[in-house]
Amino acid sequence: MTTEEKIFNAARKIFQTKGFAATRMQEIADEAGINKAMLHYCFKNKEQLFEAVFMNAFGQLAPQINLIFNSEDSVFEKIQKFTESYISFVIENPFLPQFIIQELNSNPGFVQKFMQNPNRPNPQKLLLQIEKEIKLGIIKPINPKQLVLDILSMTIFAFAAPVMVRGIIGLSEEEFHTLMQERKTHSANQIINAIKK
Amino acid sequence: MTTEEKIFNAARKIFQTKGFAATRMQEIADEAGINKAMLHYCFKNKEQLFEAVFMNAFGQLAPQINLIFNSEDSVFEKIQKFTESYISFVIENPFLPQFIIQELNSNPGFVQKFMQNPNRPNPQKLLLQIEKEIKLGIIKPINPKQLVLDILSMTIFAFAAPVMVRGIIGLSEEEFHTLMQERKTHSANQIINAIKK
DNA sequence: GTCTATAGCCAGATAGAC
DNA sequence: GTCTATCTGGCTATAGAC
Repeated sequence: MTTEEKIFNAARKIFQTKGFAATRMQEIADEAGINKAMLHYCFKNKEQLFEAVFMNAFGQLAPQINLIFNSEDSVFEKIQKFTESYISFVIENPFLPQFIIQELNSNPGFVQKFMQNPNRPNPQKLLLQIEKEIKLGIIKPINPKQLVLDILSMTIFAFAAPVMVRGIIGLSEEEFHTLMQERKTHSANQIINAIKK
Repeated sequence: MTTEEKIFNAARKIFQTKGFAATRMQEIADEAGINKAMLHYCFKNKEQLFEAVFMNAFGQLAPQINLIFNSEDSVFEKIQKFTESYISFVIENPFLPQFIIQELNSNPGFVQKFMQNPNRPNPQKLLLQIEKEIKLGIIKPINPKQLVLDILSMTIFAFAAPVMVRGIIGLSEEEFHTLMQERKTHSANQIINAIKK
């Protein structure tokens, strides 16, 4: 592993758990097992190091979302595949959603980069497809944007607010993990049951 | 308005938008129109000022949740009342959910205070009621905890990640607001449709 | 490329006049 | 109770030896 990779991995770990403002460059250096000066040698400053981490995190999540949103599957199949693959992925990378959400919320400047990215999650095709399947009588008449928001909410929320969810429902770490495994199919079933005629 | 109130209101505004780590005491003092030294006179330090703000935010949300969770209504009625009243409230206080979620995520120490609080959102009675209504054949057989998580997800997610939601679906501030108004009834309808026999 | 040492700044907190 | 002035520590960033 190159020094740059060591730094990047350490930075990802610290940034993703503490956020930009609360992260100290010293802590990243310690985690990487190198000196603080090397951080500035490899990445010009804290902002640029953070941006590398953020864009990497974003780049991991976005492509697989679009792959599903833009496939030739039916809406029901897309819902099943999305919940399954998204939840599987974030179980392995549990800090990604809250990291991206928190930094998007608190860093308005990132929104533009988010929107300009050609790989950004884009539900345009899915929205049209929902309208079509409503006209065909496959799906109950609802606002397509609400449905897309339903899908995102049901899959992402538990990973965006894990501490709150565990606190309210009263779950150990293990119980939470089990609930998330079950959620891969549960959330798809719920959404499909709600909209199928 | 007393000086303490001026400070508290200013602190709430800054903390809720920037989070604990990114907030500067100077900025709170400026917002309050007083001197930085007064902050330390009224509230011993940054942590205590923050905790006052956090607990107040928490105390605004929790009681109304429990009021609904513990009423004598049916599960369907509770779902309708919860989405209606929660979304109405956070439309007026849009920074509360992301503030509470972010600080709970990044401040593990708060979890204990969160759990010890007698007013914390507690779905225990609702969970039992769901089991009962499943046995009575009113609700389809599902994991009650998944249903509670569905309710929380469908109502809270959009306010926990507003920037991401607006970015992905492509909504202006006004369109987002309209979607949230509609969501008061939409989300309840979706959940009830999914579980009613 | 990697380190030590330090510059330079900024934030939280306090002392003390009024 | 409210202010000005200042201390102290910690943080980002850089200079410079090896």
